[in-house]
Amino acid sequence: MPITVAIVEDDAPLRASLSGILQRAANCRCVGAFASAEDALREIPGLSPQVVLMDINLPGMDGVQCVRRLAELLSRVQILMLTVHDDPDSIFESLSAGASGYLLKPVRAAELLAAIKDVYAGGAPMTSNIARKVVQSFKRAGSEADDGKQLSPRERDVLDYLVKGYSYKETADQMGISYSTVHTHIEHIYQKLHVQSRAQAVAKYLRV
Amino acid sequence: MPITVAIVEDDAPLRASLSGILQRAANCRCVGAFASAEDALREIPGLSPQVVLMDINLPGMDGVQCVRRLAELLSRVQILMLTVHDDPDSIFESLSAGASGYLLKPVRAAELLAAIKDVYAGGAPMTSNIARKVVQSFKRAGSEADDGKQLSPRERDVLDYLVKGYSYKETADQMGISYSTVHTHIEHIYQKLHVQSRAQAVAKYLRV
DNA sequence: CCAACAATCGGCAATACTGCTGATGCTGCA
DNA sequence: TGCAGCATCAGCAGTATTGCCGATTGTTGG
Repeated sequence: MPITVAIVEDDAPLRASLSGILQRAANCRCVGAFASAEDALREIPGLSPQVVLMDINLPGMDGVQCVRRLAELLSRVQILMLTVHDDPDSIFESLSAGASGYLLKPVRAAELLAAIKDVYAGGAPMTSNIARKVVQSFKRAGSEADDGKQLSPRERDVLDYLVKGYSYKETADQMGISYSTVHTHIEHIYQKLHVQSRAQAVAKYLRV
Repeated sequence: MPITVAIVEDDAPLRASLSGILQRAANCRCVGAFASAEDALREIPGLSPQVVLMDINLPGMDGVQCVRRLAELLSRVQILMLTVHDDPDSIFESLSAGASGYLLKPVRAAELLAAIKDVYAGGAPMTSNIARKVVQSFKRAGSEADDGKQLSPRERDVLDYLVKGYSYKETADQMGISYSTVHTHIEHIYQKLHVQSRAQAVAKYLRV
């Protein structure tokens, strides 16, 4: 059974081209192609395609908002962004809105069809460069900046265990040091972070 | 010029096997293989490889912390996780710590070599399933706390105070209820979140 | 060499927390 | 009406934490 696909793309030649690619493919069927987010939101719920190809630059409502709405209306739909924007913000917002894949135009026919199959199968197709940007956004999210810097390496290790919910004893076992040493490190951590309990330290470390 | 690679993997047969794969490849050179994070941290800075293959399950310090240290010491190193853990927490922590790729064991030789080339070239190699989990973590970041949903409104209030670092007594005073009631609420929170301490509860609440 | 710091270890007392046993009153729902 | 869940309260025993007093061993920089 072919995968049903809908297209949201305002550029008419490109829309036709994408539609053509899908129609020439054996395992895909294009069930609709729309030039605006408004048209897409009105028609797509009735078509309930399995995959939607979405542009970001659209007249009126943009593609990211359209993704957000579609994801609410159709919980099972897989959305594949197809756009020229490769900035981290566009990528981040699209994925947060509910898209599962992200391709850059221009895209080769074979690549597009492979990505449709992949996203339908539960993957998250994207190019190497996009994937790296996604991964880098994690580093920003996980970095602790100033507060962590003033701690010694060993103190940061101990704090890592506290954050994971380990007790003094468990931390001592994991690190191969004595309970007393863990105790001392934690005292110093509290002094440096100006806190009085594990919960406060964890909260401070995981960003307020 | 071949890509220089170091391996951190406690299982000796696997370590040898990985090393063998690298040695048979024309464009890679294995410059070191270590059985523990501690060994790796001591030796790798002197070797300054371009890529590190890192296991998560290690005796003593785990692979995630090792990644964090290595990323601090060698800013240009590309780290590729090679592990059996495909849970979102392991993936998230690894990428936050500074890894750029994530492969699951067992891995085919060709796949490993392609991933090394990819990560060195600035990509973020990972399997389809891993990529989807990464993308899904964005969706969670955008929406709010599924884990919090199962808590009653009053329990969420209490948890909010715990997250701010308040003690039982302080929370009771702030909420205008007794210490005992706070105690009871917290017991229920622990049961629902499957944790055994404030630190774990705070970590779970903040990280989801 | 000295000072400062990191990392290691120990004891003790005062709290704080956790897990367990209760209990009451209220709501909403079948 | 009865049951389930929420919110409130209390006591007790055991464990964990925190704060403060020590200490030794290295390393690093001036």
